[in-house]
Amino acid sequence: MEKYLSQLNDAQLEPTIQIDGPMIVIAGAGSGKTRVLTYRIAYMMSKGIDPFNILSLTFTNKAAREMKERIASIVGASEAKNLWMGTFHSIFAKILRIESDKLGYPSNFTIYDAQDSDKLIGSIIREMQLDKDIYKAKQVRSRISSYKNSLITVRAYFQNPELKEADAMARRPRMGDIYKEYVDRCFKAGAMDFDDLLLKTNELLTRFPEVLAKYQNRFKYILVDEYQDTNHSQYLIVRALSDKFQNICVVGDDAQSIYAFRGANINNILNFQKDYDDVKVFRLEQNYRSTKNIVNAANSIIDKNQTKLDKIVWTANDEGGKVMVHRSLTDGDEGRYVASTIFETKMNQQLNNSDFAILYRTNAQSRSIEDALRKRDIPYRIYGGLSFYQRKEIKDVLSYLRLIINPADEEALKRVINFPPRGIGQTTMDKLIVAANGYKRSIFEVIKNIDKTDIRMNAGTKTKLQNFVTLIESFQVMNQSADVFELAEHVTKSSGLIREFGKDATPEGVTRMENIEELLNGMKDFVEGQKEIADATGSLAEFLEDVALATDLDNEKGDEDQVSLMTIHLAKGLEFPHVFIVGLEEDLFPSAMSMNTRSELEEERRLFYVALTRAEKQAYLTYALSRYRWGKLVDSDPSRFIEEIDEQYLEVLTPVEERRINPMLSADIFGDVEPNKIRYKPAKHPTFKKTKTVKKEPEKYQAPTQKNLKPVTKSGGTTNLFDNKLAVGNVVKHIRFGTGEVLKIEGDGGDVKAEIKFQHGGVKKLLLRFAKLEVIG
DNA sequence: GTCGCGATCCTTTTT
DNA sequence: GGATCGCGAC
Repeated sequence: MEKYLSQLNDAQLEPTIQIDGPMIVIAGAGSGKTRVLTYRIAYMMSKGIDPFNILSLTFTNKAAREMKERIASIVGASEAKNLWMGTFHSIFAKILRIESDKLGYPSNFTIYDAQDSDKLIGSIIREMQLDKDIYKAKQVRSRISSYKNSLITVRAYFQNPELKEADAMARRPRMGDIYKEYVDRCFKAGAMDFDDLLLKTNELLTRFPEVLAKYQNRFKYILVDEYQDTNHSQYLIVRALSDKFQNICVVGDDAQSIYAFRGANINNILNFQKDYDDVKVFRLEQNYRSTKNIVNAANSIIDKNQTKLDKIVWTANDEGGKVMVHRSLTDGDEGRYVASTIFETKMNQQLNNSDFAILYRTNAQSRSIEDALRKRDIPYRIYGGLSFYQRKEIKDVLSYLRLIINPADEEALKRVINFPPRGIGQTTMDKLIVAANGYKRSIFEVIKNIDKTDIRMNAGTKTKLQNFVTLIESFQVMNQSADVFELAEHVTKSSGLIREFGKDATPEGVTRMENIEELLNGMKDFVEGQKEIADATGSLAEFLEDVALATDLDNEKGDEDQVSLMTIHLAKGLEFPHVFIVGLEEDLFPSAMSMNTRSELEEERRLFYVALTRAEKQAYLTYALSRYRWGKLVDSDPSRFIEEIDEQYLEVLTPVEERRINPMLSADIFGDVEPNKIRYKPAKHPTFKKTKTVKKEPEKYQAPTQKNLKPVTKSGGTTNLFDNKLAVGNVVKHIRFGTGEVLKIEGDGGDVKAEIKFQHGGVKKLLLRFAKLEVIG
């Protein structure tokens, strides 16, 4: 242990060996906070503290896993395995399963993901015959979510006239009724949503003092990472559990609080010292990650925020290169700049793809970057967006498995009862839902007892329904003896899923099949892996729980050498030598939706701070003068955040030749921009005035006429023909439809369409603005 | 009951 | 450019 402690600087050592009592570690970006946390736990164990008595809460499974591995390497795997370490959601899901009977839940309760919740809310809104344009499922869900995170139960809601009034003012007077119905239906389905995992834990600890005492005694020492991102519900759980022994250590950085939108309360960290007596405060201020330029630039940004704790982050690292600022004409150009810079830097400095990350504010921005990387053959991986477990085909398989464990799971049932098609349509489902609500039973039970009900439907439909129930029950029998992998393999076959997806020979269909295969492989790994974990059973229930709480970040596949693309939110806690922050434009970053209040804007600024501090050696900030949004070209101004950085840490790059004479001629028509054709010079002064001189105007695009058309002979990379010319008679290749011949060109302005006869797939009309076609003859 | 097409909205960020 | 939903045809 001594050898590890000697690796720490004084500021890190103090909190590491402070074991008892309440304490807070305010840890600047890159200051080695994970090291402090891991060594502290290892140190506690070396002092004889039983790992069973240590609870360590993180925000991602990945962080928990990595910390556990590092601790295991110090104290040994067999000891480390007894630590309670995980996300709030996963730890308390486990506890809730143990204590579920007290709350009237089955221990096999399902965890509804956001999609399940949306669907349920959507169907409730339909059943209540409310206007779905006023009651939008996603908005209703986020409203319900914020009630739950603030511990406002249905009863509390109805007792609070202010809440009711606020919803009535927002033209949603039935909100409370929807909330009530949603909660009832979840309960009836034996399901908890993400927020329930925290809300029900609070209920458990409040209503059952003996349960609270049990866990207080078990978790004598509690650590919370990323404390700045805890919401009220999490805050109360931590307070309750730590109340008896008060051995609570929270770690965080108020400057990196970026989850207010999902209920995180920055006051939890700002007020921690008021919540406990004799709080010891530690500060980690030396940054080991980034260059001086990056650290100073980041400091100059966060300085603009009013709400923050005192802290001065500094570094002894090299000066490093200045933060590069690059302006492009369009998002396409931005992508090409990023791709060619990565390409050149990689060559010049002999770097790997994995040394680069591209961060953006919204997932939608990834496309233009992807296009550019693909053209340069730079391998990349996108994190987030639609995660593996949220894909349709995967959710279909999982829904069958969920039904095995919990046949009351209404959302799973609705999803697969007619997929593959079994002739059970919406009319039948509507009848079943009404009956299920009336009898206060699950749909599954209603079907089982269909002859005892007053449902009127023809005998054929009844048989179809009963066949489905029999199918699921046969799976349940198999689940008694088979392992997760064997079961899933059987389920995919005899449910008809494999046959259904196998019918689809398009590339998408093939990918679907591959994904199912990957899922099955993952299950095989799970079955193997579970044998090594202490209290794991390897059961289907356990697999489904892992999956429900997994994120894309957890799905680490091998160590392929790829550039990372992700949102800034997802990048928190990560670091990369070279980081591109793209789309630094007003209304995008800061987001148009987060500029209404000072606190919203400050959160955006913290988000920018997080982004910048991911970089170790070099940071690049890019923005475009206009960008495609919702399929339309929109002008944008540079983000205020660029201006806010102290100029001395910036180097403003401006292309020598901006091709401003005819912007339409930029980019694609010449194919790729050759990296050696672009030279940059620093601008004399950064000028972030609203540049309106250069505008791209698609309206001026002249539709090709017979007269100005020449057959295009260029072949090679896929081209967006809106920037190109296309003639009747050309042979083109489409990524999905294959080879085809152009029959007709019609329309004008931005709406030029081509009618193309494809060898397979018939005649299609494609909007050239979007269609990616390669001209091959 | 099923399938395919067009209109419409869309975008913050996620455990 | 994409997802979702409603409508009409079979």
